[in-house]
Amino acid sequence: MQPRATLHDVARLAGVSAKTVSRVYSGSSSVSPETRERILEAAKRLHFRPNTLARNLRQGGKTATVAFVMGDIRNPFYFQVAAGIEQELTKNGFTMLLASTGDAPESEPVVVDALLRQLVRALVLIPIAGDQSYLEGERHLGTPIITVDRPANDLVADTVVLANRSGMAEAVRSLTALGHRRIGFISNPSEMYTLTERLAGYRQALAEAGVADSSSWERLGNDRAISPESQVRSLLDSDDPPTAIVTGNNRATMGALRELKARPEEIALIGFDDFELAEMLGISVVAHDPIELGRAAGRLAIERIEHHAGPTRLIEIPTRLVKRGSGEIPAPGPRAD
Amino acid sequence: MQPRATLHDVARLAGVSAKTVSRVYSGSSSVSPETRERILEAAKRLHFRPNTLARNLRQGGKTATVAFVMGDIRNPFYFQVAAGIEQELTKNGFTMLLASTGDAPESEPVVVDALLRQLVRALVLIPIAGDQSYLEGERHLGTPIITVDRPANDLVADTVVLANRSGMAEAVRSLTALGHRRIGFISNPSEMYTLTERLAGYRQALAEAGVADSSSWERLGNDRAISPESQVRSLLDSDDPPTAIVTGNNRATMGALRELKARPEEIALIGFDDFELAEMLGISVVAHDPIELGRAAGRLAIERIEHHAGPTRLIEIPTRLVKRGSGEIPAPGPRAD
DNA sequence: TACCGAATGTCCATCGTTGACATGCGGCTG
DNA sequence: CAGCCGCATGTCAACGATGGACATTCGGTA
Repeated sequence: MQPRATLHDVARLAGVSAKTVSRVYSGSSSVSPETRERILEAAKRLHFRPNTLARNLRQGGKTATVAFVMGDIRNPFYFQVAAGIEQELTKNGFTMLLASTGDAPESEPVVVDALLRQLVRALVLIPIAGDQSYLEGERHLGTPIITVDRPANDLVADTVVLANRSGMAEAVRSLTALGHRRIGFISNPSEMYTLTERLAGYRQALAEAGVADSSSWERLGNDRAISPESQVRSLLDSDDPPTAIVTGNNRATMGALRELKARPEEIALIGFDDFELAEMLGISVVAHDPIELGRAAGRLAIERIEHHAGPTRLIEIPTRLVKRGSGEIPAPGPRAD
Repeated sequence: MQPRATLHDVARLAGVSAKTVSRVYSGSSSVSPETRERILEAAKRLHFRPNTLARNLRQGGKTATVAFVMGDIRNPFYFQVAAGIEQELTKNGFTMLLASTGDAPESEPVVVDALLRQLVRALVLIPIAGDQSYLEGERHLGTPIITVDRPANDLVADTVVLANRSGMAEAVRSLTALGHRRIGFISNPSEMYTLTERLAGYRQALAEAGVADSSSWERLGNDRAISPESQVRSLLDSDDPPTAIVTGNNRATMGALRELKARPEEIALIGFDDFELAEMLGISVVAHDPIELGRAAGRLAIERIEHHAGPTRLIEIPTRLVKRGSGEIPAPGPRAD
């Protein structure tokens, strides 16, 4: 197994000095076309590839990699986000270092530290630990830090999130416009921030329609042992059952679907998060584009790498209410104004 | 903006030589407890983080990263694979560099080259270019190369694939056991290798049941302009319509579902690839575990990094026929033996 | 003729870390 | 007490590429 070819090997074979080879690869000053040709020829023969480690080291740790740290790696949402980030990075000549915390808050600093040792040029993070203040030092060293899907805690950082609140409010408003007042909110145990935002949007829209207290229709799924199905069941079997339901996320929608399918009632349903068969099944949803969320984060990272300046930014990715039928069932009976 | 602290800064503050600090971090030889304590104290105060670039350079390019190159980044299948790879890598102290070719064959060598310059310790690749012989040189330098989902062309490399052929054969056999003989095969334009394998499994199982020529029931989707829906339509509207259909991949299943839903005929259906709502909809499928596919690739990469030796390996990840109803509809009328 | 710019070379330093080797010192053995 | 051992630590060069400062050669031009 022969060792990897270096600049010097190429120089020797091409009969030039190492400096000239370096000039060809870094494009710093001019090299005559014939020499360049000869060098590239030699490089090809030796399978030469410039050593990025050495170059980056020499240039003071200016790598072309950006780290993305996400939670549970099996969550398709995060991967969509990753896809968006990767698209933007690649387009700009950066590559992505990917790591996951496995949804264990205590592993976040460890994983992040390992990546920062590689001198990534920016850090994109889906915060999972309760506190990101450990990144304060790195931020002072000039590494852009961008959180996605939710803001960081105890750290000043750019943030890209979905329009959770307004998206949910829009959905609920479309239901109140059809006469619904008793609207259930079902959620899975899920991320605090997005849940509270969506819940706030729900309450706000209900308040606008004159419903001040919705607590008896809220099923927030704080207990992991309770399935969304059973929450829908308890809601519909209660004394004052809702005529419509909104769900706080994908899995809650799936649960609600399963339960509603097994029941005679005609309940309006709008889910948060789109899914592949929603169209075929006629399910109305608050759709959003996770890839775009990632793209926005990627663009922001690159912008920050190129011009550090500027105040912290919060970007909201808009959602879209997609009406497919399930959310357009009017409230039964006389309008309960 | 102060510069990053180095070993020397820590050494100066702790009143020792840089080498001693290095020893603390690399754990190579012993340092007295008091000295170690003093050094860690100084390091913490300076927010010191060892520079991986320098370390790896010094150690002859032995990084702890593995590259994964995939095709279309929006394909959820690939991300599941990526998740599996990442799991195994992280467990073993490696991190993953992720890049996509955007399904453009000509960009594969470019993307791969960029990653190899970073001196990755292994390359996991979903081949998309027609020819991977350009990796021959790198292979000789000792970099393990592992292809996933399909074998490389013109390159000796370890490979991890699904049991496409036997999985499809099992599905078709379950249909022939129910009396079906006229079984349609629908595919989307998709990757050559997996398609031909699945098709071979289909033909083989039909042959076992005495059907020698199935070509009139095959719709291979070579033309991107033709939707799976219309293929199902043309199949069912033909002179000799099938009584059952198998699909070659997820998107073909979706198309078939849409079309079958709109028709009166009761056609048995088994899809290749599982999907979220398949259970609710009662769709039988040939299921497989993309995460496991990734894990196997990750494990193989690590094994190769640790002990290079050994002949090339081909690993097949088993599939599982999941019966949910749609594939258990018996053939109508008298058995058409 | 003298000067100019382009193309290339020489030489050395540098990025941050570590391997090879050296040093100093206290303790144990014969 | 000489001689040796091993621990804790230090010195120096090297990993591969590049930047700076400068020298050299050569053909062209004022």
